[in-house]
Amino acid sequence: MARPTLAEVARLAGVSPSTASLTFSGTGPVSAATRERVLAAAQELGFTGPDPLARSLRRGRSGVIGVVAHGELALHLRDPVGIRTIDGIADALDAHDRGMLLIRAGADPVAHWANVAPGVDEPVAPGPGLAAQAAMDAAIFLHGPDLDDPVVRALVARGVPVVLMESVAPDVSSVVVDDAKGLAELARRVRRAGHERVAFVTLPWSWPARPGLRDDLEVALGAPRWTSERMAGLLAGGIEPVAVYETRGSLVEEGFEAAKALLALPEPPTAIMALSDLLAAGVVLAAREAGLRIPEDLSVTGFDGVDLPWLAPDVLESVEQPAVRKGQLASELAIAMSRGEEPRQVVLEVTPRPGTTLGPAPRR
Amino acid sequence: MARPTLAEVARLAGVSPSTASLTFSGTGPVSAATRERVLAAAQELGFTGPDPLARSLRRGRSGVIGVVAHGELALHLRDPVGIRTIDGIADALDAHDRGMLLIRAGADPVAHWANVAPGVDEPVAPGPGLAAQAAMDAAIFLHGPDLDDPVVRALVARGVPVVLMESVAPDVSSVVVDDAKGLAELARRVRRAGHERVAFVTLPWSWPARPGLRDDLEVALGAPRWTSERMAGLLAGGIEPVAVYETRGSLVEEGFEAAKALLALPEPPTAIMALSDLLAAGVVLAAREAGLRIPEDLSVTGFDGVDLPWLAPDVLESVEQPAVRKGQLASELAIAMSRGEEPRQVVLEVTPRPGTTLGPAPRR
DNA sequence: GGGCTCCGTCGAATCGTTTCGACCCATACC
DNA sequence: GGTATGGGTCGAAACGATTCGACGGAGCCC
Repeated sequence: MARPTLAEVARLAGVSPSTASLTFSGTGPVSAATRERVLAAAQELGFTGPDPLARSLRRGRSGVIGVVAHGELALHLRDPVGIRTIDGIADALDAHDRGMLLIRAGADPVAHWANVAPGVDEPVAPGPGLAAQAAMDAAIFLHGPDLDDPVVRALVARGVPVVLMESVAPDVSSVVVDDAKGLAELARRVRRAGHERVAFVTLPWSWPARPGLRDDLEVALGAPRWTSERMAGLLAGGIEPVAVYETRGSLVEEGFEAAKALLALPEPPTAIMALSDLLAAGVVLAAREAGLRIPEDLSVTGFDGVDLPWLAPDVLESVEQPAVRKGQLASELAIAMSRGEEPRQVVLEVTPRPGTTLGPAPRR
Repeated sequence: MARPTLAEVARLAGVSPSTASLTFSGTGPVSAATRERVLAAAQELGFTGPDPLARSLRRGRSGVIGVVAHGELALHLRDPVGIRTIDGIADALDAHDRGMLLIRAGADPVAHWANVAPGVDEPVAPGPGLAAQAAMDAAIFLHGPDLDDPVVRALVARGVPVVLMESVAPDVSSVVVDDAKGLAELARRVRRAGHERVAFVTLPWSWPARPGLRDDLEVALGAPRWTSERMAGLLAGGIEPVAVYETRGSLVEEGFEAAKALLALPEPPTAIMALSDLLAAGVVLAAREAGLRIPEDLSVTGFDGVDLPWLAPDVLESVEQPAVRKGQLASELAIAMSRGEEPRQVVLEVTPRPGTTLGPAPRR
């Protein structure tokens, strides 16, 4: 048997559909007696509330906010920072009774960036797919695409308000973290500790990533924001790296490999600054394996400020990224825009997270 | 200016709304010339496709599958097995062009279980909240609630088909993993290696969890499925534990603490079997810290089969849980039910995952 | 040339609510 | 007693599409 409708309930209760509707939506005045009768009728018919689909159509909004993850959803979910961001998004959406529609878009942001880079002229251009189909009142992009991104474009064309993270553009809201500032500060701390031979372990800056020692720093500075910004911050902090290692991504194993390569240099660095905590953790593990004491023989810094209990007894010297706050803010911006408010840009600050892995430079 | 509607497009193209609709939905025959004209009109008006809300209402389905996480979403996302399950769900949903609506339900499954346990008679009963409001064609529950769960009940009442994981009930689909069988097999391997003093490190079995050594095993066997099943498996494998440590949850730190306690016993075990890989990893770290060689001095086993690169050079002797497959299956069951198919129950098998942490029992 | 088939197009009904203005009646006030 | 006031209820018009049966016309076969 079919689900009963509001109209049937109204009929059984002997009221008009309008009144029945008012009873359920809570808007408008309904006498207690009437409400009673309507609810009783609903109970009898097994009516559990107005059909969300019909309500959405009439109201013109679905109560759902899209959250778009480029590339592998897995990547975002495995990244501790990504998880905390999603937590934050979920928190704020919950608080406003909004649903969270998780969407995987085909394009990998790095791949996309590679496409617009000189020398590559055949964009992959995966179809916007679900993103263009599903009903949503606004969309949050988890990581850094710009207005050129096909999915972003599709949504904008549909008139769906968009919130970008780590990327700014006209007519959309965005929330970015001032990575550069935080890393500049961290770099200054490292310099103050007397380190002169400092190496970087970076996130990928080319596509496909070419893991290994690199010496074309200027390319990195043209890389996607999340790499170039952080690199620029380090340089702004006054550090001239003696070596730079590009990794495939923010993974412990990658940090491990990077450190092995860096420590095998003829003149190994006394400090290694990694662009993420996971990478830094890999560096620490590699250093331990090489029998180095931290921070007496080697200092290591990270970025993100995530909890890595399994790295005990070491705690990474790092920079705390306000990931949860970032997610909450994104949600709030999205909801605001879905109500017709104007787009806004918000910049968040990072804070130092002192650890045990930074010490004075060893005397050679 | 308002978004154009299909009707306006039709008018501009000089066709009826029905024809315009056919053009976009791809159903039914439309001549090439007509299609052309409609698309041109759409282009001109900036019409990007039929309104999803209206389409959903008419069609009677939203194209969205709800994925319900009890308790902290964070918990599921931080658990490597949970992530892989979600990956699997997303894979299959994508393949069928279904959206994934992530929902946090208030009730913690452990809390809920505690509520129905004897001695507690005041259920927390958090409102079904969003779960009862949002439009979805079916719902997947990530972890083990039964039909008594208020959220499950709300959805069933609404007529939304439900898929349960690690829990079976009439009239709903479910996919469960035969944990017990896998652990029994693992236990047999441990016995064959000659271990006679074996300790267990378990997931929580009470609420609130009382971390520490416990000796009331019979209570654990009445615990929620994901604890009791696994425990029962171990016992079925023929192991009589010399000690049992209950933890607060599947976390590295908890395994670490557990191992410290177990290794401090007057007669420490020669093998520790943990009910999850993360717990087992904590055990390994603690053993290392205590200067024990693995597996020469202590054997350790886990459960789940997740990748823990940072545990290198050790690889846990474990049992591989088909987490991704489980997720895919759940999606497929959900989609099938949303099409009106009957509920089904599926049982998945685990497979052994050999590692480096199980060796012959040391001769005392 | 007539009848039959099939393709392409159209009208009209429908999906289940919400919302807006109108309306009625009782109470309050002068 | 008559007129404002206002709470409670109702009718009817959207919201924007899909779908089903009907219909006209062109091609085909005998």
